[in-house]
Amino acid sequence: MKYWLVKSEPFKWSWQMQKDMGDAGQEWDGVRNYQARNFMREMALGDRVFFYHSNEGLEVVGIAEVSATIHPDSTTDDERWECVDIRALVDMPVPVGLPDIKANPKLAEMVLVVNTRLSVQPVTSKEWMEVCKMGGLDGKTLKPA
DNA sequence: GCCAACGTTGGC
DNA sequence: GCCAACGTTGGC
Repeated sequence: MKYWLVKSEPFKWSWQMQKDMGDAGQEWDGVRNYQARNFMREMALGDRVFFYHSNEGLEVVGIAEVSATIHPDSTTDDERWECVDIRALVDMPVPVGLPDIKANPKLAEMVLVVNTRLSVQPVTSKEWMEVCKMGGLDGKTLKPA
């Protein structure tokens, strides 16, 4: 299983809206960046995804999983743009803020820190476990730790 | 609201 | 194929 992080501006698409979609999940559409799209092409069913609020909040607020692999983005006719579906799994008991992530030496190499403008990005398993721990979750079981 | 970083576009 | 101009993202 691989780990990822996706960003969304909460006033456009929030974690609450994502949760409201339930198990049906939701297309992660609107990505118009090749690097981000290429990462989505690598995603497999059941891969875990941090849901991060950008611009406002600046924190990891929950965990989702990939519920459909790569397919055309329904919001455009341009066949270059594809996306996956994700569905909400659990809230972060304690949202993990960007300042906390930056302050943690173990997370100094996170793409979130190193390449601020990439909206879909890989997360290493070590980073995954660490961020979950900071948020009060066991990174494997996703149960409160 | 500003601005740095970075990706894309288009002229040559 | 280079690079200047421009647009967008996202932290502050």
